[in-house]
Order: sequence, then C-alpha cells, then structure tokens
Amino acid sequence: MINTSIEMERAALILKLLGDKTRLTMMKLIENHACCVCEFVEIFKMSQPSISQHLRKLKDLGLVEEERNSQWTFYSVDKSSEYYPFIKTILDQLPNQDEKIRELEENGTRIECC
Amino acid sequence: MINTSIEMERAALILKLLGDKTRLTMMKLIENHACCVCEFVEIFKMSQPSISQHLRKLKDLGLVEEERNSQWTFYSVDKSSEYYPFIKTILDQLPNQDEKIRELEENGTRIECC
DNA sequence: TAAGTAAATAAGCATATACTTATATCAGAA
DNA sequence: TTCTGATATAAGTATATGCTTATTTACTTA
Repeated sequence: MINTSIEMERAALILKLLGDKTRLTMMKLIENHACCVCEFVEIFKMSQPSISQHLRKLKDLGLVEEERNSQWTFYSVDKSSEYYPFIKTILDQLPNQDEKIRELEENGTRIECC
Repeated sequence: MINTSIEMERAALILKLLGDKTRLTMMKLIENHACCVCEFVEIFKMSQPSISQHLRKLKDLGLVEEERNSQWTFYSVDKSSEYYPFIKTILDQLPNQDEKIRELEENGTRIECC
C-alpha cells in the first residue's frame, strides 16, 4: 500500500470533479450515449465555452473520451479508464437522465452520431 | 422519479464535500473509529479551527454524528444517514487509513473513547 | 480556396473555498 | 464559583472555481 496518499489524492480529485451538478449530470448522460458540445449547450442552457471548460476538466483526468464525427465532437465516458470502476459505482446510484435526451429528440436538436 | 433533479443536486453536494482530501480521509478514518477534534489536528497537522470547519460541513449534510465523552467531542460516520449507502460504496474503494490511528497510538496522542 | 459551423481558448469577474489568527462558548475539575 | 482545556465561531485573506463575452482554431464543404 505504498501509494496510499496518492490514491486518496486522486480519489479526492475525481470526487471534486463529480461534485458539480453539471459535470455529474454530463457523466451520467454520456455513460450510455455519446453527446456533442452543442447538445450539452441545449440541455444545460449554458454557454458553449462553459460546456467546453467542463468537458476539458473531465478529459484532463481521463474520465471522458472524445471522438470526432463529421463536424461534431462527441464525448462519452471512457470506460477503459483505470478510474472507471470507481466512477461507475457512483453513476450507478444516480437517477437516469435519459429524459434529457428524449427532450432533445422532441426538440429536433438531437444530433445522431453514426 | 419526481425528485430526480433534487437527488442529482444532493449527490453533487455530497461528492463536492468528499472531494477534499482532508474531509475524504476523515470520513474513511471515522467509518470505523470515532475520532475527536484534537486527534485530527495531530493527524492532519492543521489548525483546530480548520478541522472544526471541515467537520461542521460534514455535519451540516448529516454525514457524521458527534458524541461528547468527557471533555472531548468524538465524530463518526453517521451510518443511519439516508446517504450512507451512497457514501459507503465510495469509502469501500479507498485505501485503509488505519495507520494514521496507529501513529497516534505510538505517539501517545490517541484518545480512547469509552 | 473561401466561407461557414463547431469547438477551444483567452481574459475578466463575481463568488466560493480553505486556510489563518483572534475570540467566544461550554463542560468538567478544582 | 472560578479556572482550564476542548471545541466552535468570527473575521480576514489568498486562491480556486464557474461563469460570461470575445476571439481563435479547426474541420467541412461549396
């Protein structure tokens, strides 16, 4: 148990990132759907730079992965991350957020990937 | 699923609280041992008010309970909290911090409750 | 290549956070 | 009751955070 303090530090960092309602909801959303930046802008009624900044933080810790598709960049939870098992136990206990995706579809603002 | 957004908000609040290395370590420590303020001061090499303020935040969300015993106030994780199951899944994945208690005992600064 | 759209970055600002020192409170001992 | 030690609260401060608007970058496609 040599790296104990580093692990605690990592855990605290991850929890701090998830301790923001916007980012937490994002993570729950993209656990099963990839979403692009403009969809988040629509969902959270927030400026595009603000969304990009949240995603940047999640990406800096390796929690999400991005994939370009045509003109959009789609983000999803990086399930190959060494931290994913930890994150999954948290996400599993959160209420499903899929109604937000359904709202996009009803709006016609859903952008289908692939 | 009426209270979805409230639940997400609650979860985010809890994660934000746990997203601090000091508080996270405290929680892991007092999941199985009650500790008093002066022990935390010794463990974290931090001022007493700073420790009290961290404990206050944890108490305000109902994550910890306090019990007076003689001149000391002992804190421990409130396992009857409705949020404890959520918190437990997180704490279960953190490295054991009992060596910090052992250090106190070796120092002679451990305060035995009961 | 030029124009257009999506996303990232820069800069600035208001608020939140985590600490400090100083002081108040409160229970137990003398 | 008075003193003492443990803890809580108050006040102040430096840094971090999360947002905004303005601008830049990077693809796509006409």
